Amino acid sequence: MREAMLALLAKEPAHGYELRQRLAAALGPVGEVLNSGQVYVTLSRLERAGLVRGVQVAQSAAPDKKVYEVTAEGREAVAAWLLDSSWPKVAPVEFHLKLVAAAGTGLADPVALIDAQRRELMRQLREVQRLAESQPAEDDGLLLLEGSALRLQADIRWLEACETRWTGRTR
Amino acid sequence: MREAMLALLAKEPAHGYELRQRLAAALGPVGEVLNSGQVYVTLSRLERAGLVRGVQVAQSAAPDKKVYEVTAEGREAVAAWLLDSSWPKVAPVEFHLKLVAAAGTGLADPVALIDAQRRELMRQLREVQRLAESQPAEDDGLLLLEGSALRLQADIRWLEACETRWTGRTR
DNA sequence: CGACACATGTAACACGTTACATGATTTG
DNA sequence: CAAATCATGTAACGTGTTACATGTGTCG
Repeated sequence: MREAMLALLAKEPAHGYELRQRLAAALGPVGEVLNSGQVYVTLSRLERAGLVRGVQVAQSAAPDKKVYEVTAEGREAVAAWLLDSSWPKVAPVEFHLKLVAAAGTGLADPVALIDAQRRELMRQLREVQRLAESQPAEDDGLLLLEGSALRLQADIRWLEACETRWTGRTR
Repeated sequence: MREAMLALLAKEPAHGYELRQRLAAALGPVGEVLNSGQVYVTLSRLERAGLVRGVQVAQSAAPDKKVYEVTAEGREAVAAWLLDSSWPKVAPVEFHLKLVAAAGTGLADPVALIDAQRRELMRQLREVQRLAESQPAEDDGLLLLEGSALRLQADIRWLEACETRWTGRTR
């Protein structure tokens, strides 16, 4: 969030509301989660960090708005972010721990968990594919939906592997 | 972390250090990131929330240890966690925003970013596969490594899709 | 004696989430 | 006039990260 907002401001200064819209546009259907409060919180934190500068702009026929622009330091931070090719750890740790916990505590049946989870992922996959169809083909959001779909498919295949491993050894 | 620790305690009470080891054992090579301080922080937060109860145990030939056990409320929380089949949003949002930002600001070339990212993911994939080979076949950690590998492969395929989309339209 | 495993914590900070709070303008 | 959209924020909270701080027991 932080770096992404900074990067959008590096392209062009904006006020909070506008920034939120640009972010939503860049993300497409995936970006509908965005919380409005978070934008302003993040902007003030960025300002405190000296990466952006906010300028109050009076408007005659509307309430005032506050336009933010990146500082030189902020621009450096964006460049550094772009060059950083680290990738967040992607192991499905949480679900794996659920399986271990289910088997260990007897509070649930691991295989039942796997089945329920697969149903949920299939549902999500269908949802993503539905959104992809109703999306303009040249849109950036489409690419992101494709990324979601590929990951969901990978996770579903992983659940298959889990099932063969956990079937038969339910204690 | 929070729920996972709680679930492990539901299986069997433990003190912080031991819990950390059990967590590491359940995760295998993936779990090597675990921060020791976090365990104690989380335990005290769980206690404050009334989900676990800590009992000081004096040891003759060693420093005291503090054993935690789940409360009834804690056990309910574990059961609820196991039944919850929500799945964290999996879209590769951050990298997508980097591409948009790179193209928008001119601070980097999108296609170069994709290439660098793919090299990094291939490196991670090789690393995961190397770890999988040196892992006992019946180990739980192996399954988790497989999950990582599948996701990494999905991400690499997504990067291919990104490349065909972004090639040629570098402004 | 030194290194390593055992064992426990705290303080400060960063980030995201939720919920609350406020008000103007436009449009049906 | 009511509802949607424009527009901005704050307060409290939960969680994770980093870094620091402090020992004891054992084994080579």
